[in-house]
Amino acid sequence: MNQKDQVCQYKLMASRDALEVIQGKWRIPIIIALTHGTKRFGEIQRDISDISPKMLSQELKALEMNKIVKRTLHDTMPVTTEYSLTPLGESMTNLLNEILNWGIHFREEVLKRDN
Amino acid sequence: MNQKDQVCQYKLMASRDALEVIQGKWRIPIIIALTHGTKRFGEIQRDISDISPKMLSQELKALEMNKIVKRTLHDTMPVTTEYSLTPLGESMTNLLNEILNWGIHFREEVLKRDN
DNA sequence: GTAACTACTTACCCAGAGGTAACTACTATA
DNA sequence: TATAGTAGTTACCTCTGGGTAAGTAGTTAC
Repeated sequence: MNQKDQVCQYKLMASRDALEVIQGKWRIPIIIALTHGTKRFGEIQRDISDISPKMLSQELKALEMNKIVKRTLHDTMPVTTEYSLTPLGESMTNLLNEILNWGIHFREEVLKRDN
Repeated sequence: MNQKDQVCQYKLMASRDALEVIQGKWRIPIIIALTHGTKRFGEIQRDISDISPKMLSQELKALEMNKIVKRTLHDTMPVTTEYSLTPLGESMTNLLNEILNWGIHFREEVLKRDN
């Protein structure tokens, strides 16, 4: 295996680590919603209008386990729950921006072609 | 809907466009393999050692349809096929780099925590 | 008392993502 | 003649991501 191949293997490994965390239909949208500040369950659900409570609950738990999202219970009446990004979650800012930029670029390219 | 919400909705839309293209276990790895230059079917399969020919064939077709990858047939004996990135595929460089950077960062954070 | 809002959980179902194995068709080499 | 390498295709199976619908438990407002 030459050096170029080794670099490629290293990159493939790193991409798998990242993909494991961001894989799925809802995780990136949830993280994006939380970059706009701390939010409650219902607020995220309203932002991402077509997510079901089941999926939101499930994906928030997974993100919490990966230390991307922090869940805070407030001892108010009634009890409220707040979700926010951890420092690790906030470290995804550049990644999220590139996803957005490329998404916009891709849409423009597709429209150009179709007209 | 206030301005902050509108920005959030726009971002969510853009992320969905991008996610539709990069979703799945194999697409990002395939694109990464091709950033190291034009490759043949068997070469990609050797780089990504645990992909089956079925999945590689299927995902290459999808990427070709989205104009991320170009397929070139060479009229040699025997016939060889080469895959390379299109300009649109090459425009993913920044996105791929951020995925890699964050993947490395994430792995470091996880290791820190586990020790 | 009843409706509505908070934040979920549980049960059930299905399409499709992905895996495995075998097969095709052609060429080159021993 | 047979084995190996080129580039896939096809059939079949399994598992799980995600959807739907309904239920839970507490509080507040009418």
